[in-house]
Amino acid sequence: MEYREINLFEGISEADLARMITCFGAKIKRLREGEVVCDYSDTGDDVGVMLEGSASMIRTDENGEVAVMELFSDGDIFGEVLAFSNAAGDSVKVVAESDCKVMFIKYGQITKRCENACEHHSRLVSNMFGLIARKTLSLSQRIEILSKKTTREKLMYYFNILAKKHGREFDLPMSVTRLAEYICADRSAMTRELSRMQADGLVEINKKRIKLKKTF
Amino acid sequence: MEYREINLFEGISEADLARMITCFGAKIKRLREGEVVCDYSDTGDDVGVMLEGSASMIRTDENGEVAVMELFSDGDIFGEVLAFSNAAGDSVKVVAESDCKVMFIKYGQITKRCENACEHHSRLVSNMFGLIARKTLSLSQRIEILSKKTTREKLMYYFNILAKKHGREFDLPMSVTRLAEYICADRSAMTRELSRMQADGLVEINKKRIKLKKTF
DNA sequence: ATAATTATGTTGCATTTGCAACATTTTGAG
DNA sequence: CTCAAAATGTTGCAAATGCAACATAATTAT
Repeated sequence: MEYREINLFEGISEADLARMITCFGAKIKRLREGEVVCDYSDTGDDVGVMLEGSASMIRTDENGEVAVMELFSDGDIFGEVLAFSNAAGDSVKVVAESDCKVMFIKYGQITKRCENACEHHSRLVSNMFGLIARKTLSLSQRIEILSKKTTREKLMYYFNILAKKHGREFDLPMSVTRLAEYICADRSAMTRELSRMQADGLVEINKKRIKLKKTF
Repeated sequence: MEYREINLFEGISEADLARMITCFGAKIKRLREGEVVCDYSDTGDDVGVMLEGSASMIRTDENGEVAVMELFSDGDIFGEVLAFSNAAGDSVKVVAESDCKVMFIKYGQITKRCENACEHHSRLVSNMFGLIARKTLSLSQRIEILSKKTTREKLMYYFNILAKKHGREFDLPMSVTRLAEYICADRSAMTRELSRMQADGLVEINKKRIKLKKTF
């Protein structure tokens, strides 16, 4: 079962779109690479949807340590309501990785009823449900990976998810450095483990090309 | 900002409820403690909502190892679409922890338009959006915790989330054993770390009562 | 083209952690 | 109440991992 290809505006005509956007109180912003899409120290309860381009959610703690928390591309949905509880009070921002287009909707507008009983309203909410369901799935997936005890298990589990999608041989969808961040492992320790896995005949690695020798 | 108290049926009268449930193709099941709520080897794309009671999602791998993946109680939403990709092909089931009442809705019914243009339909979707947003938040939160490198950091981050909600002194909302599962640490190693943290004057622990001596 | 920046790969070492094997306490069922 | 089962606490030890300090390759900017 595949739930990709979810389009936020599916089933909504171009003509209705403008009207709907007003009714929803939605705002569309265009941002250049490097610009701050939103800053969680001052945003209210806006929900953002990436329409074009990509962005990353970045935390900076009191020591100036920087960490990439999440990456967003087409169709990804984000917002304070969906994010986390910033228990440490760190600075958290979403920064454009490339030029991009983002739609912002007030969270309250989604859950509250449209006074105009606008039919597109409900359509958009349905579509947004699809987007957030996809996000939930990818978050659950990452938790599954992080819940493995060893780096090897984390990698194998992740590789198996990719293999399920693309077959036994596939390309990593991110850089090695990002992969280490994704599985929350030290980059050098992860590289070491990758070498061992290759030595043990579990995988064959060639740059970003991964060939799984054993699936479970 | 607090988004608790989300009720799936908020804004829907008792009278409309029955009609709506038909229109939605929703099914309400009652289960006794220990019964299987659903089995991911045969469920389709149903989305479940816990109306009463609690349940846990349990994975059993080929070695018979059992792991609790998620816990659900009132208002929690779950389903294969929202769950993970079972890359290892393990057996995954949701089991009732207590007698409970669960509503199942076909995923397709949520994202597809209601032919009857039933107004409650959109209301329910909005409400479900609230439920899934809450789930997303708690998943993000757990990822934040799991992304910390040491057990101490994981615990401190989690304690700070709790402190933000309940103040510097609070009770753990789960048993120590469950806490270890939640942060994906070995129980005995976690207990050892808790002792050290107490020795280092970071916290005071008394059964489930935690008193944070230092917040960050 | 060249320099600068970023990504990648390797290794020693100290720390953290999982694991196993216990003792002890608490809880729950009958 | 009594007993069994589950939860909790402790410790030694081996394995896994983070960290630092590198070298080298690849990419990007000027």
